[in-house]
Amino acid sequence: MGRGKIEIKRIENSTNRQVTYSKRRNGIMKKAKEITVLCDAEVSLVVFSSTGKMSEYCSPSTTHLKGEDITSLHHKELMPIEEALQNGLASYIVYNAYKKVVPKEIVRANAANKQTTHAHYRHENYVERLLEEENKRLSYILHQQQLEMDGNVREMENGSAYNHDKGREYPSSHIPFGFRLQPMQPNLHDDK
Amino acid sequence: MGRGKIEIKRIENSTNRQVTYSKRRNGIMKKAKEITVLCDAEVSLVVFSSTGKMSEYCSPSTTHLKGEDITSLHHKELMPIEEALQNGLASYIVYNAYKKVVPKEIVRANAANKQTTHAHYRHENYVERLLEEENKRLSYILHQQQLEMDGNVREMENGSAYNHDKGREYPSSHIPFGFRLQPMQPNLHDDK
DNA sequence: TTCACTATATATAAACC
DNA sequence: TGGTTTATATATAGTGA
Repeated sequence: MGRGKIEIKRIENSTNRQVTYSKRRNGIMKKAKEITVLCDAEVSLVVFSSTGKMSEYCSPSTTHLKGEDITSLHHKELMPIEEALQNGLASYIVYNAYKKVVPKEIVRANAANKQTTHAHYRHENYVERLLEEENKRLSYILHQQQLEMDGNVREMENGSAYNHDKGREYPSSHIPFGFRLQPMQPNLHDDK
Repeated sequence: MGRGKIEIKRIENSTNRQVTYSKRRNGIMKKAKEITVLCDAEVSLVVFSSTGKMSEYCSPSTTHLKGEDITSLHHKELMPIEEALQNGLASYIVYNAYKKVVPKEIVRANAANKQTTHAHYRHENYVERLLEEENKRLSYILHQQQLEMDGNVREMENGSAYNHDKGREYPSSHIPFGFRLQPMQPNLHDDK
């Protein structure tokens, strides 16, 4: 599309690459805006230059959410989000967040020549993991407390109030039903 | 770019709009791939037609994550993600997920003619809300347990084992330091 | 929807500032 | 990097199948 034809392969000259990037980024952004307007489409476009600079375009929303909080949506409308979050879509999306926020220098310093397709599928569990960590933390506190509680009870029974024995397992049968831990999988549906 | 020049405004003829959408979607996808290759850039592109059909392009990852789990990243590299998650970027991203997963018919049925820019900023707290709910649930269990524990202790002290008084506040000074609840904000940094 | 066919509008490579 | 300019390569509107 210019004075000469170019092959679609990495532009080795770094200056040229940057210049071309700039021009084409503007071009693609313009196209994104145009298709949005012409075709009543919705577009989300995020581009990173090889130096790590981000540009993005997100088409204006055309939903009924104007002036409202998402929390005012009917449950029916939120379910797909929640299901998606539970089914790992969130992690794909967090991967995109990752691309947005991790300074490119760090990533590229490690990139060398490794080229990978679909590496992001590896990240599928990331959100779940983060939530799991938080759950673990709370669970730990709960567990400690259960030990403490059990300790107190036994101490009371034994008449010795301060001989805490935190090392042993707490038999699950001793935990009142209401206090049992939920499975580790975060349950985003509950307690609405 | 064709036989005639067109204004950049919504194409009213529905068939034309669809045809133009198809062509331009292909065009923009091609451009996305080209800039990826030519300029060593990273691109994430999601497009919805006005009928709700989604197309997307995501450039192959060129990071060191090949064959590795994101959990193997150094903490230094994960921090920006975690900060972003805490700072509400996640919710912007969940908004994009929302656009991906909510059946367009539902959204459009409600859309009427309301046009909104930046409605998605309203969604900023959605992820935080979900996490908060989960925390609340766990916190509730903790609280109940603290009551139970306190009850047991007092019951032991009083010699009456089954007179649970769950209604009153648990004085925070009674809670051993290690068992105090963390603030409601999910702490995604801890316990790595 | 998708395919093909052009004529034309646009994007952009190369060049220089 | 960001603006020019200009020649050329591409994208695509309009049309028909």
